[in-house]
Amino acid sequence: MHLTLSSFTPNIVHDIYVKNPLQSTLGTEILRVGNELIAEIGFEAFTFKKLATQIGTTEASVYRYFENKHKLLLYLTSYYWCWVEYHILMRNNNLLDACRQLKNVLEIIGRPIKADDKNLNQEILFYNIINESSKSYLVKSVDELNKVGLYFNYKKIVAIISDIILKINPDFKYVHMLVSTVIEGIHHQIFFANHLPSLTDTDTEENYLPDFYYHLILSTIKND
Amino acid sequence: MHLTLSSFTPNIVHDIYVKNPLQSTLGTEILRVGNELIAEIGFEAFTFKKLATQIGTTEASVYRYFENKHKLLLYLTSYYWCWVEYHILMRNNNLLDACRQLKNVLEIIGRPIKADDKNLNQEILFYNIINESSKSYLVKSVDELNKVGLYFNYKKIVAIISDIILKINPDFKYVHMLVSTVIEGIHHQIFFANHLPSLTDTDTEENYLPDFYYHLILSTIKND
DNA sequence: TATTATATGATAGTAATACTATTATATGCA
DNA sequence: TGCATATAATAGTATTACTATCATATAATA
Repeated sequence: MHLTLSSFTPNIVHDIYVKNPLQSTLGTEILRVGNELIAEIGFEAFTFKKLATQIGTTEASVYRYFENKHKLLLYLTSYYWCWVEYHILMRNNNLLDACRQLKNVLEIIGRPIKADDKNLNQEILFYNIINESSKSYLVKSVDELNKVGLYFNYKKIVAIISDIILKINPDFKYVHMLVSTVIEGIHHQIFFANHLPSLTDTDTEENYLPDFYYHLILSTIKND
Repeated sequence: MHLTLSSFTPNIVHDIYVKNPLQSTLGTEILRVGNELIAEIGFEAFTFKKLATQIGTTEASVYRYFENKHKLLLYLTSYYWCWVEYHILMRNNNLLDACRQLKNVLEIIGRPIKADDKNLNQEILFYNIINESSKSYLVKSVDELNKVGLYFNYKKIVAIISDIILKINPDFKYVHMLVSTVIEGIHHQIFFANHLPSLTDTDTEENYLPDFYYHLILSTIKND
């Protein structure tokens, strides 16, 4: 299902950027080419110098949008979680069955966002989420960044999914733990399937990942 | 329970290091101080220059042991997984009950290795595993490194735990997926509890993490 | 229309990083 | 005694991760 997206604007906290990249041509180029270049050479080898050269601008200009490459990564991951949230709301709107809602969520998280986004290539963004997004919080500055709300979009997704699960079993005590385990799990399994296959069980079925985690969640929250 | 450790020697594949750090005083200093310094300033800010200065040696000498800091991180994580393997074998030796074996494993993974290791401070090593170990595989070179066996020790742990679970239910199809989800899950939850508490459910019970994942595994593999 | 604010470009510079190379010295073993 | 090996001392290079300054172009505003 494709959506018309004129309505989508990501809700990203200001402290992530110096200057809003979505309000200028150069800004959107930084996002678009940044996304591609990180995917191509990896976050460690990625530099603002290389990015500037590819865009045809200068390093100094890139620094006017983002303090450093880590903040750009944070922006990209936040942008991704905004899309996830948007899709969850779209697909679960008017749905009463919480189990169906949960299934939808797992499918959304398990593959690239299906949308014609004018700013970012969503296939590439998903690739970066799998490969690089953990690095957005596995840093010494995590507490400082968290204090000013830079992980807001991720935390919101965990809250939304937790609420769905609590509709299935309101008494389950460890929802947040379960949800963050599953989100990280899905993304990690995709990485393992591609690179360290003995850590997973690749399967020909299209939907095996969402199905596996759906089963895992339902079994875990069941009272017995 | 403390063990006498004269018997422990890590089984780490040669390609991780240039020169075996356990065969010289400088080598063990690199491991010991490297472990501490990574924990102190974080892997991104950590450099061989700083490490050399703290040890009182030169950058060039550190490079004789490890090609780069990423290989040192890989060494430290492999060292950790060797200890985990050793402890699993010790504690599960002569145990027939697979459920009891599984519980032991989850407890071992959920806290620092309890051992007087003469080379590395295990509390600090565990801290680094939580905060940095994902970075040992989330790199562009993962396939290349995997080809020469640099993830051997991690993969072996997943295989060992998978075998235990298969003793409980030999028909379960997704053991490796479940096991790597749980291992990553436990370590991530510790990180979240410390830094992003809304992504987890901290609890006063001492053993809530291993208990939660024990329940999760048992529920998931149950036939119904 | 003139004024001014804002965005970008062009250029330069600096301290630190991630190495490599060379030469000298010390220690251990045959 | 000679030889191999390990480390120290020193130097050097390209790249990274920024910061600063000044010029120019464009847009908004008075």
